[in-house]
Amino acid sequence: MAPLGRIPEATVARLPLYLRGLDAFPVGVTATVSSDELADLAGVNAAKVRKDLSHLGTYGTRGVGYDATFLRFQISQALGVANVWPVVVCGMGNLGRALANHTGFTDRGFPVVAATDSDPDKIGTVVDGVPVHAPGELGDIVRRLGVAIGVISTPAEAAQGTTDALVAAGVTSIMSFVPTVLSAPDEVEIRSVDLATELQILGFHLHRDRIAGDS
Amino acid sequence: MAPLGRIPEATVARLPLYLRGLDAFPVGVTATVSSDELADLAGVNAAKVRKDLSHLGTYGTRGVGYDATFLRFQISQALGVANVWPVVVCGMGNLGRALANHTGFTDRGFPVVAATDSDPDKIGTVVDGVPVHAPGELGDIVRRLGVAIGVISTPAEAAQGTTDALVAAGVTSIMSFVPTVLSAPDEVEIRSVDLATELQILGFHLHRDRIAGDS
DNA sequence: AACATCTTGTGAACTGATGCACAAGGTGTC
DNA sequence: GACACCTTGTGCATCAGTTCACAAGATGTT
Repeated sequence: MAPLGRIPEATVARLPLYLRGLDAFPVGVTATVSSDELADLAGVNAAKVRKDLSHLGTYGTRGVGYDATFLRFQISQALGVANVWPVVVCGMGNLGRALANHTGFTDRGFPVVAATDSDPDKIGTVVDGVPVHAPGELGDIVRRLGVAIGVISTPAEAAQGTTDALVAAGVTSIMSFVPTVLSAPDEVEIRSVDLATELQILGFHLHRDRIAGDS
Repeated sequence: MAPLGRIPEATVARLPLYLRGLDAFPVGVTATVSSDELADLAGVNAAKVRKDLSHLGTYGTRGVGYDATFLRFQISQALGVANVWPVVVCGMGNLGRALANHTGFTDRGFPVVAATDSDPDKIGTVVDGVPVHAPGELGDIVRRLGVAIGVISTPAEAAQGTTDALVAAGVTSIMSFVPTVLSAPDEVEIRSVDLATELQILGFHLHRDRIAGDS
């Protein structure tokens, strides 16, 4: 009974997990999936699944569950998965190269169409099918290839400049792996993944548990 | 006036950002930093900074700010940054190799001391200073090298088995890059980073903005 | 010493997310 | 058709986290 309306951020963040979970069901075969099963597949609890799906206006069938195929369609629709968003990877160090080559990106509608790097030895080469350009060409690349998302895996010093170049070229979605705060206009969405920070959070719990164990 | 007590999870997740921001202040020099400045450096707002720091029992000086050096010490203390937690990287594909070589890990007290891979050509080699072993040796490696954290960057099929092996060897902290739900006992903390999911969240907003723009 | 100015620390309101618990609605069996 | 049994959808209580707003304490100036 909630045909449309704002979908809460927390729900948006979980929709990809449900979609991932639905991969367990073969396409074409009609199958039903309960909120309980889907919860297991996505690693959350059943109440959350039901509330999340209710935001899509999705209807399962009481007493039965959700039709797997239709549910997949509904979630895909909401996430806009039908679209293909070309990605440019800025900075082809170890991490950049791994990202450019990451099959999970292309598979999910995020083809890496180009990369940039400041190393003259890399410029002009093609790494795993991805052409590497000079950073100065970034604006040109974005416009020519219709890039929608920029991934920043440069050294920290180059990150803000790269961000500025992406923004100037009209990119409004950025995923950064650089441990720095990037400034950009409000309409630009930046998701930041700091790997060392993640480990430090794990370290905090290890630390605390050890202290607790000592006493 | 809150000497100790439980630190909220949201605060824990931000402490590394503050620590990172404090790198802007040279060690040894006495300098003060206000909640406002630190907020800018960490990319959050000032109210949050103050409330977060109050959980540490940290005292700044009213009218002045926080002593940068002492603050760094306090946060390091709380996070247990003085400890060194050895890491094993499981799965030396593109991503695994990038992670094993990531300088940000070693710098922050998380040295990658070993890796595993099922490829016979890789087993026995040393990649960027990290020795690669067979998956079967995982338990042995963990015990011998005192590994505290396992990073999983294997193919999805191998992830659960790797998790089980890590858990069996006594590892209680895992960082996974695999797009699958991993099951493990409650006392094991798993942080999951799914790169494709992150992009899908960016894609959702792009999609929505485009729809909004069309109308 | 009085005053202006700064910045912290925190009570309190608010916002968003979570989880419970159960009525509503559907299926299958006898 | 009555009954037993499922599973959804959702109102409501709860909880965690954020933000506001201001008193309290510190410094510096006249």
